[in-house]
Amino acid sequence: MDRSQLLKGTTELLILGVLKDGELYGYEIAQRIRDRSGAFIDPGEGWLYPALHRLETRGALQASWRAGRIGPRRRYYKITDAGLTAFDAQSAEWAQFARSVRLVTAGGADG
Amino acid sequence: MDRSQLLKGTTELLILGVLKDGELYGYEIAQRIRDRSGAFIDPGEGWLYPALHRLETRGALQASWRAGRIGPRRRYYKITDAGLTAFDAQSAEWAQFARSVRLVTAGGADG
DNA sequence: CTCTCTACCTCACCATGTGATGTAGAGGAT
DNA sequence: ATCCTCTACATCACATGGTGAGGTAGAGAG
Repeated sequence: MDRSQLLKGTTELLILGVLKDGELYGYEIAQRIRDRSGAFIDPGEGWLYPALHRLETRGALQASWRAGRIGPRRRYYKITDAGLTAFDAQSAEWAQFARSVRLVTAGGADG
Repeated sequence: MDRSQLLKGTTELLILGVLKDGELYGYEIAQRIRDRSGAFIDPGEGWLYPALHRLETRGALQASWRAGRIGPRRRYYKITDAGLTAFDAQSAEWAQFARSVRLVTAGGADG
């Protein structure tokens, strides 16, 4: 199994998960995910930015450009009410899926 | 999130998970997964058979044709030592990934 | 004026799950 | 006999979305 494939379907959950605790910009979101996961999940920019755009388009996130003191401008993302709702739904879905995997792989009688 | 995407990368783990408890044929594997997951995971034939072939090719499974009392012949799959090793590895990987998702989405200080 | 760091963005490619469709054997109904 | 249905295995076109590489741009250092 490519670990890579595991990410599919969880990237938006991860993003919403860090943004529900406060406004962050893209780069920072990546760092936060990496830190919280103990570096096990290392967000690639190839999926991070597209995912942020998807979420913004759907109204789960609200974004605004702001200048940092150094370096280029940053795009800050803030979770919306719709985003929080989406987070809850995806979180529940994930929990049930994870439970299912555990049940299937735990084996036989007392699974 | 399409729930569908969550399956990516876990299908082989699921298959190995049910086969480590005994020899089964394809259709039966699907039923077993569906049953154990409380019908939350409903294996599609479109991924089940290809995945079985992949696992067989890699030596994780050993297969043999056998006639059923009714209906068409069945292909029984048995997990090999390599398969058990793969199961352990994928299981551990999954556990760590699931833990990571939990850590990232659980939020702030006390993760 | 070039190098490097931060920060954002996009694209070709690839793995793989989805849904539809096909092949067959066996038993039951007409 | 013919058709239908259930079991059982298999394959294919298509869609999703992550991977890795490459590109743009601002700001400070040499």
